[in-house]
Amino acid sequence: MVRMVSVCAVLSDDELALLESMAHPAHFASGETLFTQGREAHSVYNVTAGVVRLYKLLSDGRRQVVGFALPGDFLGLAMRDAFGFSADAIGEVTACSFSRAAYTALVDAKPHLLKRLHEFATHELTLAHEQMMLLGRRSAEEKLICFLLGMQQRWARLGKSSVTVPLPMTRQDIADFLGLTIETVSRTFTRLAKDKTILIVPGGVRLMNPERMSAAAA
Amino acid sequence: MVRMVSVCAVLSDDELALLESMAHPAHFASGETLFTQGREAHSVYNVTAGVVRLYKLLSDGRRQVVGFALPGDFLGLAMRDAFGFSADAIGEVTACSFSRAAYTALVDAKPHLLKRLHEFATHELTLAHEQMMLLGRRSAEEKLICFLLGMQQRWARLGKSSVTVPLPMTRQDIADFLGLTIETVSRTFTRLAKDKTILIVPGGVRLMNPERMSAAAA
DNA sequence: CACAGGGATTGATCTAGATCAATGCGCCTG
DNA sequence: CAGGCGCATTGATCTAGATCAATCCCTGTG
Repeated sequence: MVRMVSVCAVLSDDELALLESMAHPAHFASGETLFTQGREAHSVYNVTAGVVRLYKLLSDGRRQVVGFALPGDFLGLAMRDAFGFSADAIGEVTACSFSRAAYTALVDAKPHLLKRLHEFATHELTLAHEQMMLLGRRSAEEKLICFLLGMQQRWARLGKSSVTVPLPMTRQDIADFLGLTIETVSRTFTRLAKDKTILIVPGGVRLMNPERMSAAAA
Repeated sequence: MVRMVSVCAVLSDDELALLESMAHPAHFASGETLFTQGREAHSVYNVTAGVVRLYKLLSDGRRQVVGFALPGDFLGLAMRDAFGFSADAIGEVTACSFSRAAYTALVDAKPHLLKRLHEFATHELTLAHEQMMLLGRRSAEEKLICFLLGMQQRWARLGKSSVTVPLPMTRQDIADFLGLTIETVSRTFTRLAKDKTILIVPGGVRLMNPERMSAAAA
């Protein structure tokens, strides 16, 4: 149970043991689907390794990526009867899955766990509001800079290299997250690289001038 | 206590009485500020009459409206130490305010209330994801249509006229909600009116062809 | 090692929506 | 009732980013 720490720090040892007994470890190959928007929500997930793309589709195929789940992240908070978005693996992913019924029962029985989940949900909501600001009012360059800074912080919080930011998702994924096209994302990357603001490396990016980037994101 | 029903249907009579004793009824004139982004979060609010504009500002003045609170809506869910956005009255507003300390204590003591609030928060999160799709991937006309249909549904749920949709906010507010300029909003309104899709009336809009609108929003 | 296929980049051109600029239209207020 | 102020509409023009169209560059594979 690698990274349940975040949600479960409030649980006692026996409660944790109970939770662990409920968890089904699951493995997903690159590109495999964890769950699909609109389908009945049978399970909730806690990502333990890898990165998951969360997205919504319009009937004509337009896609909006609503987030990227990193190790430790919890999927299924905003779950009612059906999943509100789809999720699939970017590279290899491992996750703990819990049946929805067991999850609901546990939450009902453990108010302090519920409180923790509520804190998570309100934090997600704050992030969603920031993403609205980004999508509605920022330029392409600002969008990309905010994205890179955000990813750096999230990886840093997980103890991963904070000089080089891993970007396992495709340019198309980034474009669909930022409300841009793949071409605009690519051009903006190269412009930032020419500026010496970033250095593009295989599998990610190195931030050469975080101060300037933070100033642009202000 | 006009519309606490939504949050408080789960409370017993004496719990409700306790809650009521904690509430400070507050009145706000048109344009008055309920709270400001970044300031310490002293209170939470439940809107009882009127409409509240919720928005974030960038240092250079760009604004993103993250939502409009209608009667019955709860403000302060996504509250950590500081408010994540600003809120001010569109027209006259009345609200119940609760001190944060009292609110926190009550929530800690009443798990079923917490559960209800968590459901609210996850619903808000789902709406936020839909707004991301709208901001990132929809055209100006689709944005406006989705906005009008959404407002109609919300007013309908409050028992207000569902043929004519009240729009107490300014065109600028709508533009800042949809990630557009005021001119584009205005032009799109007139185009829809020429289409006979809507009829612009003082203080709002009448939807003349909801089927066509729903099809466009699909 | 050729070569195929899935990203990514780069260039040329187009356009939805932004920006700039009047004008209109209530609705107060002196 | 004249003037002014705060929205809203309308028109002309501009541009950031989309779209269309080649390459390019890995990386895996026969």
